[in-house]
Amino acid sequence: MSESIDFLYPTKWLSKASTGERVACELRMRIISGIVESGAILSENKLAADFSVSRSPVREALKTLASENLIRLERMGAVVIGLTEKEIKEIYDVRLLIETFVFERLVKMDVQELVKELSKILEMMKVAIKYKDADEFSYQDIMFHETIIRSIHHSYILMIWDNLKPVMESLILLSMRARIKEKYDDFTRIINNHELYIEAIRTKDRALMIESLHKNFDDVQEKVEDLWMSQQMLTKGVEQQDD
Amino acid sequence: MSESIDFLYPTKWLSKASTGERVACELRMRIISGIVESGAILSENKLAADFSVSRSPVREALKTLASENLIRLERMGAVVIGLTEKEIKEIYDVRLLIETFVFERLVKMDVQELVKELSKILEMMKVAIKYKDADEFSYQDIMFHETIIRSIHHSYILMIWDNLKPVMESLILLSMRARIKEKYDDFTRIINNHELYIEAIRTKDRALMIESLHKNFDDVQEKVEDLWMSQQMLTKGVEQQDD
DNA sequence: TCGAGTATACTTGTATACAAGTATTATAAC
DNA sequence: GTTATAATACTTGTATACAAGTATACTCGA
Repeated sequence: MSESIDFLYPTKWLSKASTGERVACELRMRIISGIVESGAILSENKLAADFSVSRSPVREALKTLASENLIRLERMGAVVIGLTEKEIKEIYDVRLLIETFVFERLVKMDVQELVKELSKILEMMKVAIKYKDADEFSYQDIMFHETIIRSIHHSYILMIWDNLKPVMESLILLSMRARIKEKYDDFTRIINNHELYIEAIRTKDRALMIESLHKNFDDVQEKVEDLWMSQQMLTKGVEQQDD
Repeated sequence: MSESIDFLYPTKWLSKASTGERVACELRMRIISGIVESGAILSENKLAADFSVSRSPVREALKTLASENLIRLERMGAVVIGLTEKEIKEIYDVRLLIETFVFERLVKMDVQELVKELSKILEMMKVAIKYKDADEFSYQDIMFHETIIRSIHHSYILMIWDNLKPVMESLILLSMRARIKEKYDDFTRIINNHELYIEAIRTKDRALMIESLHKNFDDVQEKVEDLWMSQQMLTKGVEQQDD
């Protein structure tokens, strides 16, 4: 009956992951990509059957996804919330909030090591573009921001990031995959923005940092559009599922 | 052997809670109160035996506590992180961050209903003080801030609060219990701060809101000191546990 | 044809069983 | 006494079993 859907999450990122994490990552991708639609009701038994695992890792995954605000655990079944434009805007509200906070801490710190680290990541991003590796690019993009956030050693800001990260990761993955084939110069612009960000950190230039953040977020709207595009693509390529 | 420790978390708040939640709430209180010390290693089997439940709800509880940054899940055993003064400062960093964000949204909204709701909660707090009910007071205090945060309907800000709330709740519970017997006028000051907060929201007075927030956070230092006090009290009242 | 009540099938939450892996301890060899 | 190896006891992760509760659907009655 239901077609076997290809795995969306990069399997090589899951080498050390438990079954529960695998289910969470894959299910997250399916929700964010729109394969699993908002409002759908997920049953533990059904998911366990779909992924050919027991209910234990499925339960674990559902709890994770609930804490990421992607589903809502109810009496009977988990209701998919998914990401509408509203949610994506909200995510970027929070990113703006925490990255601004982080920057305020950074201006009081020695950022030499951080700048070096970020430059390394940036070069890796360039290599990823050169070889049109969207997944690797996404990984480094996430890593870039995580490195900045980690550098201030603030466990509760990091906690927020830890909750946001998986969703961001999926979002960026899907967006980059949709863009890497054609919109080549999008990536050079992203690189430029990140270079600006590094420069802002190095010179501790608040205004520049805000500017680069906003440029970064101006991309968001496009990212979102790309996401809807990729949702269209994906859902068109999949047969209507019977239940 | 190990003494049977009284339950710290109000049992009547757990009427509809699952076993997993009960374990999480109680364990959280024990960690924050200092009964379970930082650095301690928790084993699922041991906890299950202590609470006379199976490993399933214990696993669930540990995952919850890990997402709240109270423990760190490692290969063998969960390491207790707990709350030092550093963590508590960080928690209030985040509260300041999100409550400021919320206020910026509030100034663009109709706050009439909210103000009414907050006034009601404030009256309940007064009653709780009158009858020296520290638990009820704590509940309403938490509810006060949650009501404000919920009012802007921002799911990802709410997500941050949801992660912070249980820790805040435990912290406030312990602090209020330690203070309600003697430091009576502390509570009238808290009430005054909250009245100021409501007034700031009603008049959309940014400066007043910042002032009341800061007054609120000036109390933090005392709260923390009270927490250490109560940790002393509790640990002195408990025999050294053999392992 | 419509409504009430019961039976059935499916839901989650918890307990238990099992497997794979890790640390520790004891033992043996040098 | 020290080191290396092996055995043991404990760890987590996953699967399965069971119990309690809920929604659905069907049957019986009017």
